Amino acid sequence: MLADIEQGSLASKAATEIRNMLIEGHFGPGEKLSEVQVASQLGISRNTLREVFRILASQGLLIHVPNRGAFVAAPDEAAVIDIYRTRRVIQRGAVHAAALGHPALARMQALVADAGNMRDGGNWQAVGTLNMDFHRAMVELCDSSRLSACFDLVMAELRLVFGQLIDTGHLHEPYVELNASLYKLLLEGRTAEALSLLDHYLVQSERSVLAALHRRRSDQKAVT
Amino acid sequence: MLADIEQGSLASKAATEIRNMLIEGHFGPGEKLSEVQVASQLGISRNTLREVFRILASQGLLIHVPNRGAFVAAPDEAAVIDIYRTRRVIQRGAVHAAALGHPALARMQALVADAGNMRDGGNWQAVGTLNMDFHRAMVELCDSSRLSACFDLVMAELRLVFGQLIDTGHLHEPYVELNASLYKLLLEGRTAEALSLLDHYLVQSERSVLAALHRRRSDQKAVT
DNA sequence: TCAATATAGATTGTTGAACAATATATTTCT
DNA sequence: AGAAATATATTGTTCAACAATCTATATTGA
Repeated sequence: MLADIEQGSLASKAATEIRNMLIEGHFGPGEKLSEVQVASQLGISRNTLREVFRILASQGLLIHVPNRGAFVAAPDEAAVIDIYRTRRVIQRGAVHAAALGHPALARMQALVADAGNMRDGGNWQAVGTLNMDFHRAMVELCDSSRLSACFDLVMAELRLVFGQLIDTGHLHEPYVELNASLYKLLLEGRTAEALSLLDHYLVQSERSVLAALHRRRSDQKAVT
Repeated sequence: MLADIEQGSLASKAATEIRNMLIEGHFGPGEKLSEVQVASQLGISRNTLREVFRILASQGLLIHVPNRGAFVAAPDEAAVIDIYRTRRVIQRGAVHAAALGHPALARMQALVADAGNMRDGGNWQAVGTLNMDFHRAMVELCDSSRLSACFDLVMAELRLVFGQLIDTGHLHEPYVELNASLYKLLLEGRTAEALSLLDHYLVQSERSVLAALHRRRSDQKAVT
């Protein structure tokens, strides 16, 4: 794993820092982030932190309630369903856009291989990351930075859900093989079958996330 | 036309104000927005304005260059192509999602009718707005707020392009009929034909935007 | 003259303190 | 207990200041 590149202003660094904390489940869903508290915690001023909050709120990771403050987004089942609807539309587009010899296909192949190794090594966290990267690479088949950006936003929110779950462990395990099959179908230009398999993947994944959402962390540290 | 609802904080109001100025072409593409200048112009403090800039940058309307400032996004041909790739994916998804009796269909019908009236009245600006609203309603067929939000982002950028053009006049005129036909096909559940017509619309629209981009405003007030 | 360098000026990045406006918690009253 | 009034805390916003960086100007050297 490469070390994070230290670049940009204090605000940028703080934004990625908080983003990572959110994705890693460092905060509880719906938890309020006090400006003075977080500011002193990160060693930045309140004004700078407010800029960071505005960025993260624009990305859907924080909810900004006027005169009340910034709250950690707490995606519920409706949100998960919404996220998977978005994924269906975008990733179906990716299947249709899949062109032979596209650089993204090579990336997908490599990511499938890596995921297999990590699974065999029992490194579930890496499997999850590689699974995300695989689907991200898949969207890049569309050759649209805007579509990729949109997908990233939705996936960040999904990662936020994962961070709020307890058993993030084997959640991605069953999908290593599915991704491998999906890649092969795309490589061979078997669009219809790829679409069908994608649907199957999304249904299954959505189902497991929704199921895990029932026994989520908010049961422990419940916040209004 | 309804008066703008005065709500939210100064920052929110300033954000929508600047956003409107951007969309209406009040600034030139690539123009630099000085913090002190714009702040005094809007009667807000520099710190508050920086929050606004962060919001608009997240939405792709401004480009934030560290230590250099905020610049008006200047979508070039590559950006327009990218935008239409995104539209194709999302709106094809909308066609597939079109369900009989969906509320969005009723909205589309009303918008088609309004657009026809405005066209007959020669109100091209309204035709443009209604055209946008029509396609926005179409995306709502997907029943995904996230997908709609993504679409809104891309369309805002497209409106930014329009604002930077000279002859924004008849740009939307040919599409009133196309939209009407598209609506009818969706209403009758003729998916394949709707897809074909949608493709035709997007190709034609993209072409005209690209063409207009050649004789755009930046020829007059060129900014590095 | 031209290019490289050094200087001066302007702009952004960030902070801390201050205060008004709003929300939350506490107390008081019936 | 429930409602009203008070007190406290938090957000929204501004201002002034300074460091860091960029930009334009002036200077120097070949």
